[in-house]
Amino acid sequence: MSDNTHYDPQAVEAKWQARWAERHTNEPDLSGAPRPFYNLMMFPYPSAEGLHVGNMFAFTGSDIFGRFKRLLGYNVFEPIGFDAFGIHSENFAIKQGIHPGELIPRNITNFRRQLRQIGAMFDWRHELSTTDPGYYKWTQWIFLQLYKAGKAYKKRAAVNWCPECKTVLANEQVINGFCERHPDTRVEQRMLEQWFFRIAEYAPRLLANLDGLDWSESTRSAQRNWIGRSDGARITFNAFDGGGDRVPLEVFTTRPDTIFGATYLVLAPEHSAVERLTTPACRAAVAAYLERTAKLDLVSRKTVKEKTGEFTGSFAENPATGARIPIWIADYVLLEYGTGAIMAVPGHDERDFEFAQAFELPVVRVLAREGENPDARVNEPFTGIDDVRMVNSGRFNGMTARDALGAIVAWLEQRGIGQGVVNYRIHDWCISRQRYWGPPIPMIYCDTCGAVPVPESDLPVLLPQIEDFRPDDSGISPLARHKEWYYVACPTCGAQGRRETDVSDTFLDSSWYHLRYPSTDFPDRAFDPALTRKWLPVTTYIGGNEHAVLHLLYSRFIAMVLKELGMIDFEEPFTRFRAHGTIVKDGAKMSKSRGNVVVPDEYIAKWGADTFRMYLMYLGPFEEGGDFQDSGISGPRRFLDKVWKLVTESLGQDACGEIIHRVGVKWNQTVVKVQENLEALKYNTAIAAMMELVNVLREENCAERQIVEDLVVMLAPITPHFSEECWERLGHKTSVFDGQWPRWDPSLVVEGTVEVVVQVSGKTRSKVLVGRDAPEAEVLKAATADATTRRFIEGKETRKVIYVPNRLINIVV
RNA sequence: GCCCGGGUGGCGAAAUUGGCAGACGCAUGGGACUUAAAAUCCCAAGGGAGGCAACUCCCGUGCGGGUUCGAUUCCCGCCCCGGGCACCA
Repeated sequence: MSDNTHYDPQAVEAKWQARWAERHTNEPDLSGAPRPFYNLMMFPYPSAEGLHVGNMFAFTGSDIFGRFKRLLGYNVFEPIGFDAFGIHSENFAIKQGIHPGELIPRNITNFRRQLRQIGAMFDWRHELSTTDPGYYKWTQWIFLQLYKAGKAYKKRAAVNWCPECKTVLANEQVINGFCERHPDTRVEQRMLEQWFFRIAEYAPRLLANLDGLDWSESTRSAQRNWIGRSDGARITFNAFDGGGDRVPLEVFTTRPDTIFGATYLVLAPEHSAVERLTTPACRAAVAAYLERTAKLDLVSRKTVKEKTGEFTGSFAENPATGARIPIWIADYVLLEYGTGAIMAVPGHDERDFEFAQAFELPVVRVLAREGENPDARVNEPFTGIDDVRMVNSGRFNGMTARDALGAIVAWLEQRGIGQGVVNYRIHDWCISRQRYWGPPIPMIYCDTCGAVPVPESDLPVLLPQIEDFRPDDSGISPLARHKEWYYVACPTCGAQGRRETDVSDTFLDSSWYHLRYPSTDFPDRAFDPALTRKWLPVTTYIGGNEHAVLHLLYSRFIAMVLKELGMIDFEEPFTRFRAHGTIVKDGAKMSKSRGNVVVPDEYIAKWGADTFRMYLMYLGPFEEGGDFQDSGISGPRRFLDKVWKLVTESLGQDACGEIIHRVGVKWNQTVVKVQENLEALKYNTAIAAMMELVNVLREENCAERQIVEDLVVMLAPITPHFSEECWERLGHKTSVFDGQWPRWDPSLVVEGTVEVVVQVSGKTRSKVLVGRDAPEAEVLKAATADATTRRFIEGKETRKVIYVPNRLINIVV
């Protein structure tokens, strides 16, 4: 590397990685930092395959931003860690027959090695792993805080069950109703006791706050979809059981305006009123239907298919028309949404129409478009609300549907049988996992005291080292088989109690890790109040959109609860979030079966981390991703070779001497453009701008010291080792990152003369060179004097002249 | 079906309060250097037509309309690709 004519990335990178560690270059003083900037990237799950190019792309883009902010004078904290618990690791361990407790540390060691070689500005003093008892102690502590605040509760809930694996499956492991690992085995649903967090309670705030967040639009949109607000009404129908007794049934609808068209009611099969409303004559058929639907797995139940259902034998009264309408059960109505019961309006709802056709139920039209016969048969349900008026709806006839919506809700409210409500799709967060590889949920069950939280002083509840970590057919976590762990004294009365054997969801681990990073030095608290005030919320968070919904939403929820508990003073943990794009290879998705996976190690070994970093950022806009093509990487490498040469030349005697105007302007414009582009995460165009500058320097044969130094600094966020080496060769003793971002000369950012485009009737015909901000008359004179222009305007009358200063003049003839 | 992105040369891509379409790079062709090759350097290049040539003309940003002196950019109606949600009443 001391060879001045040759850039040797391997030597340069090894040297600077060692030196950064020696000099503690990337370890900001967390308590003293005057301008804290928390630069966060999503911590990886340490898979056995190692760091993939998607991780590398994301981390590099985030690291560039952090390094750039550091050069602007911020104290940047850039931590890294490992999201190492979870079903992913556990399934892999089961497949390989290796205990996750052995496998995961091995993977982490490999990840650490890879993370060091990509040259990111990680502060390794604050590394964390969610599997570390010193970390999950506080994950359990957070569970206890939520439990004590009434935000955690237990209830029976349906899970996917594979009779062959004899275990609970995640929704992603169910493929079209069949087990992922046993394609011939139908997945069923089973009811199990599970722990939930009350996130649904926070739906209005989770939704409303989105408008004020500086986040990628795609991410905010995904969260809005997930939270799923719908405005509607709850309406009570009077139903009557077999004995003629009144049974009030509440339905939820977003279209109360269509109530006159409700010709039957439908209950979810699990609805609590089903039993009472089923008449003896219908009992057998209903029971058979219930059994059939109960067997279906959760995914299949929600997949559109032919409508099925059963008549209960009972009827209700439509409160608008007074008509007697039948009550059905059908699995197209979901217990978890709304009230688990609907009023069916087959004339104006596709699903209800389909059901009515299948079971020959009456269809009534209550909406008619302009010129449509109010009594025309409905052949296809009209479901819109605009440009349509009420028909067959009593006193509301003739109103627009929009107006009727409000009027009918008011009418129902007046009669005390309905009210306008907002409904959300988001459900409470089920955090229970009947698995081994996670933090045990810190609860104890006692026959006399009931459910008792583990005292905070007894945390962590250690995950026992057991050999048979595989799930079995009991549907209960493997932890239950370990009696010496399972049986424990009740913290309240001292009698023999039993531990909760479920572990918590991985998303709980990752919902608060950003709070832990600054405080990893404190074994006695989850997050230090002073450090938290200084460093949080996170200044900029960069990650993939695969976590757009769950991880980011859960983190926001946890922050809201902690804020309510007075433990932190913010409720939105990530001030700015940017979703990065995805990398494809030669136009196709990367996958092992295609054999087109880019392995970062191979490219780093061949080209060096800096060239690889630069290429990854150059192949497309960071927020959109791009296409990785092997041939493309030579471009950035050639560019770095040229810069290396410029550095060498700048050290010589005849570097440049006088900076000609063209070079001066390009130099200053480049500083402005690169700064703007880095700020906007447009790394590809920042790199292009620096390439342009280098092209000009080479054309003009100029290697002026000051310009070359600025170039080295501007490149430093992207190619940190390379820039450090150049910086040292330029005679500096300190790190390039302890220096400053270049300043620019505003007078040299704009040129003295500009080229103005000459158009004739909107078509570009020529261009003229005029002084900056020249008046219109002068430009017009120059334009009409131009020979080419003259050919197009001669003999024609000028009707109009449009002049855009410094840009264009358009002569309309 | 609904909600977000996106569609521009051979390829990856630039270009925004509406103003030169294709910056920058890859690949390609030609030339220089070399015994030769690699590397490096120089030149060419959206497509088509005309000209010995400097050059000139026409077409061109997924498709069809519109607004405008001027549209990759704004409006209306579609098509295709990627992602999210989805029997959510």
